[in-house]
Amino acid sequence: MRAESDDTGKEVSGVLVALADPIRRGLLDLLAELGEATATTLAEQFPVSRQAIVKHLAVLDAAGLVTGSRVGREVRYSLRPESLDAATRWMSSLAADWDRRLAAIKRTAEAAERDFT
Amino acid sequence: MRAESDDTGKEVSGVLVALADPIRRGLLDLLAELGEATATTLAEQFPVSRQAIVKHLAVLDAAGLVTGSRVGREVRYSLRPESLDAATRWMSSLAADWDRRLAAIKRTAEAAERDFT
DNA sequence: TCGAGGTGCAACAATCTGGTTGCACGTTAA
DNA sequence: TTAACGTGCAACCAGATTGTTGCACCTCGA
Repeated sequence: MRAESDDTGKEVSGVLVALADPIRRGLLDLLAELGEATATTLAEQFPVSRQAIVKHLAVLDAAGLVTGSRVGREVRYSLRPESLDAATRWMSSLAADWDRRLAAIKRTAEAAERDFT
Repeated sequence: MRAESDDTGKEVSGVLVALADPIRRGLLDLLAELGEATATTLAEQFPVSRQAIVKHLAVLDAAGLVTGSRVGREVRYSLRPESLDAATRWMSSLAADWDRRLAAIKRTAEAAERDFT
């Protein structure tokens, strides 16, 4: 019935879901600039409430893209690139795989045409 | 207020949304194997109805990942790797950017520590 | 000490998403 | 010709997402 066959699938899946939202991509971008920031600070740069940002950060955290550490009364978030690297590698291999198979299909088609003409 | 700054953002966004769903990833996988297939054929390999598959294919089509062409009474779908390549490149550059900035932050932190001790 | 700032939690509303079913329409093949 | 097949469209449903607001709880600094 065809399920998720790749073993890296689960981790990569979370990253893709996380990256599918523009606000979350913006948060990653902003964190790359700032290095570290609190949810409240980050929220000032987006047109949504702090709570909304907190939820987005939770998604990013679950995907392993971000991590938060408590310092006194605040929580500072920062990037954690490993998961993104994994997703990039997965996409690259997927792209390579497509190319490989498409090339094979193309060869078959050309061979068929040669036989025909 | 921070919007999508990158110009490639819009195209890439669609691809990420498309890839965020496991069934859609499965469809891409299957199309890579088969080269070409109809919605009805594809639906047999998944635990959902043909109509659900048609909707997924529409999303993939909108993202530029697949294309369908009518042949008689059926519509044959096949892969179109360009968009995936674009997304891969985008993610790679994003990852590289993170690394660059993280390295800069790390250097700053180390310099501060050196000054302190 | 005590007020202000940052966080966490919960309830709620609205929209999106993924899925279903039923049916009409064109195309193919017996 | 006509029955079967593949497709397209529309209505509809349930649950997930995204956002809000209100409030309680710590922690810091004057």
